[in-house]
Amino acid sequence: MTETWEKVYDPTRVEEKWYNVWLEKGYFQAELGSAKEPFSIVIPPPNITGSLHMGHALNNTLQDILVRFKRMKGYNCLWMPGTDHAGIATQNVVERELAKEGLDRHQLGREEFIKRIWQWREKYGGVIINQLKKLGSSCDWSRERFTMDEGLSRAVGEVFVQLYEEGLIYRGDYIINWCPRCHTALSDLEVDHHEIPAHLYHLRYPLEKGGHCLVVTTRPETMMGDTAVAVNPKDKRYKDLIGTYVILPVVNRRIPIIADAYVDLEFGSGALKITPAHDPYDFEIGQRHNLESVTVIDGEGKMTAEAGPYVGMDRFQCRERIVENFQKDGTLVKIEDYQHSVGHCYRCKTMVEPFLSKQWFVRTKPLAEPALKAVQEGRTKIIPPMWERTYFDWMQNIRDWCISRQIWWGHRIPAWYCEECEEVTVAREEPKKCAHCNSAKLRQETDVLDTWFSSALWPFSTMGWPDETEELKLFYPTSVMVTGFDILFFWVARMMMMGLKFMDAVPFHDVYIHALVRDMEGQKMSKTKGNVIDPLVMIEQYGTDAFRFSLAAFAAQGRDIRLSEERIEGYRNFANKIWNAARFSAMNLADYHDDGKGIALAQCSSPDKWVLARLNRAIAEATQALEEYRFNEGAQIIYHFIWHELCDWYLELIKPYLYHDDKNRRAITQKTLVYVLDKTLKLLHPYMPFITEEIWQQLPHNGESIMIADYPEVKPELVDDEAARELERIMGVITGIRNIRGEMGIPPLATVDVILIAEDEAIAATLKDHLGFVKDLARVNEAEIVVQGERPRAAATALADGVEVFVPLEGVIEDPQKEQQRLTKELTKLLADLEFTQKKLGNESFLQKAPPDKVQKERDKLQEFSSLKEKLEQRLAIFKELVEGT
RNA sequence: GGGCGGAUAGCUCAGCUGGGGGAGCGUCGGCCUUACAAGCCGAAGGUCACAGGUUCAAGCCCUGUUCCGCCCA
Repeated sequence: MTETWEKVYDPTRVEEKWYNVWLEKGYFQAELGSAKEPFSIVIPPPNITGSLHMGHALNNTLQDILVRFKRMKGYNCLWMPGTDHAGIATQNVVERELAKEGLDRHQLGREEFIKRIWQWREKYGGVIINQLKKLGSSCDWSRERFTMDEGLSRAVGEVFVQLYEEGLIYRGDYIINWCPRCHTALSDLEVDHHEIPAHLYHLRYPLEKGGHCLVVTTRPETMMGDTAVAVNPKDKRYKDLIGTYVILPVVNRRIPIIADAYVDLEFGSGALKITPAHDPYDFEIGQRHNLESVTVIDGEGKMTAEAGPYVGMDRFQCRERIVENFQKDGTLVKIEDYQHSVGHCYRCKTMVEPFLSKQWFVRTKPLAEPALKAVQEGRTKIIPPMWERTYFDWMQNIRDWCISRQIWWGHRIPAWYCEECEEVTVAREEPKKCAHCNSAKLRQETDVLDTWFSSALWPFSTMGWPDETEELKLFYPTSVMVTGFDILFFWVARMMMMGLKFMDAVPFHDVYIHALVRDMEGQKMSKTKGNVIDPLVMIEQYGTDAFRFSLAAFAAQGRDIRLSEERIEGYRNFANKIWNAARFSAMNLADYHDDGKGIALAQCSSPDKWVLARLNRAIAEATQALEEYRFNEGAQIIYHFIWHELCDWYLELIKPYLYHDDKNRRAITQKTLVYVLDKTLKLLHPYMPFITEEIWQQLPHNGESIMIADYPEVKPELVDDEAARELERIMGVITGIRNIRGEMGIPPLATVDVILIAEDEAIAATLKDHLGFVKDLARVNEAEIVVQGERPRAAATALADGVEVFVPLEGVIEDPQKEQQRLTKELTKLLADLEFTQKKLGNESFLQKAPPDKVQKERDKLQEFSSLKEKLEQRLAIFKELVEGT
């Protein structure tokens, strides 16, 4: 205790210090040979291009709270950290860098470009990891993984080959979502749909046999790729046209009019132009009717030669031009305003182009079934359960997963094409010759895998799979996955599928889905909106502990979080409050020495007994809250205990014992104080790791760090509820006097005299025993305690449990009217209560049907209220006289 | 179109299995009382969105309506 206690807690001073100590001591590391029960979490790997945002902060704070809690509870904890290579995002970042040098990746070539990305990763990829450390995350950094590491890449290859061999991966020509800017295919999940204002164009297609047919479209620029016009078979208007042909304008192609039930009779003209190469539904219709596919837009979003005169034009420019031209030649009949949902690339926001191309897919149905069953059977529990339904819906309607990406950064697909027989060879290692014709002329697939393909293996690939490692044996399945609902499908669902497929066990027992952090207007935070609150700024301004505590306090299940800086400031104040409570304690513990014996409750003072009872309740409730992932409740319970019980009452009550009572009393008080602080700090440690360690180290303690100390447990032998209730009676008296003082405007420094009339001898005795507290905390000079005595006339009144409190007016209160008002207010409240209870007890059905204990409770209340009412009315009568007398 | 969530104090939100609605911030009044003014003491403030229903009893359960948000198609 040589350190000085500043008046105001300074977080920056201690945070780095303790984090380094923890690291050096190896406290974060999981043990392999341990007999302790394992607890494991794999981190949702942040993307290497990322920097810490509120989502990460919340996600990792919650994980750290759980891990620290479990570690203190005696579990062998593994919190596996790492990062994700984020194919498209990372490639985009490095390409932008190249662009600044006037280069593009094609000039560098694939190998050089990938080298550049690795260099970039060396330099910047660790940024977010360091930010996680600033948050206090107790990950086992010695095991940090990266999705492109050799080990993880081996897992990716293994999974790919196995799935391919089982026919669960296939390659084929399908229409996929294409981002013309990122120049790659995207999975369905990687497309964000936004409603945008657009137009419906009514086009007149000439019929071969003469006349016209009206088709309606939002995308006239694709018309050169039309290979049919479809109508609903039930549509009487077009009955006769089915089987005839139209002559497509611009390119003068002869295309059939076909019947397909997909066509909506009500929509537009009821005739739909079919462009199989540029619309997913049209593609399906095309397959059903064996239609040709004509690609008119290329991978750059530019018109192909098939577009005739529009070749080379950008797709949007083409739309304008074609509309202009059609307006002139009369092909365009009408333009209507129309609102519809259009897909955009989730990485770069470019409008996605449905694009027909050869891609690799995972056949998901056989994988989804076990994943669905695992949750239905409760082998994996989703918390809060409302997300289960979303999970079920998605799993039941799952579509095949496009896993190939036309970029360079990522796991290159382990497939080789034979230059001679054109067949595909899929292998774990680069094959020397074609598996089909033995030719040595092989070239590897240039596409890479979707980043989420490797993320899906994260729970076991990080633990060394496909090797049978000690880690897997010990820590798989993991205990819980903590993540936001936005990646429930992207990631959680796929981990479930892959985990069950390759480990034959669910990847995690629990999935805790937390909220999204929004700004105060409820908007999702985004850089473009400029409404981001930077977690690092918050940490700098308010300290990591206050920030973490805020996130936990906000993390109510099933709700979004609207972060307010005022709240963070409030919890900064809370940290300071704790600091000062500790400071006060330290000032009074200079001569403390631990006698090694536990607390003997019989020797304890009533404040000691009271605080021990409250502490144990807090321990029970806070523990339960964390067990059930109710972080906000845990935070709330601890906050309330520390501020409003420990600080507001206990520390105030024990001051006399610490300042000027006998040595023995002082020693017992010190022991209780040390005990309570120790348990309280431990209870708080998972939420506020730094300040708790700092204080704990400066106060008397056993052990080398709070983070590896035992988590508090309820000690029934330290709970005396009877004693606690007695003290609460005294608190009621103190509050009553304070209330009179406050309402009567008695200056805080002025003392008052009081008369306390106890209901019986026992209460009178309690009052006598605790009179010192009343005098100190309510600023009382003289106190008279009587049993059932004469009530003074000119005095303000407060009613506590079994005690009537009187504060004589003379010299203190000038205006009896004030007291009359105060009593009237009290009486009004009481009368409402009384009426409510009377009504309830007057209800025959209530008496008959309600459980007896509830009825009894009401009867007790009626008694209490009636007696209070009587007392208040008597007082009021006196004041009426006094007021009228003046 | 299908699904999910929300509507509670001026603001932001708690409220677990139905038994007289809480917190933080803000507001008002009084205090630099030797741990803390990032503090202390006291107070005010709510037809729990609306309309029905179940129940002895509904913020909580059921039905419908309105508004807001999200996901999927």
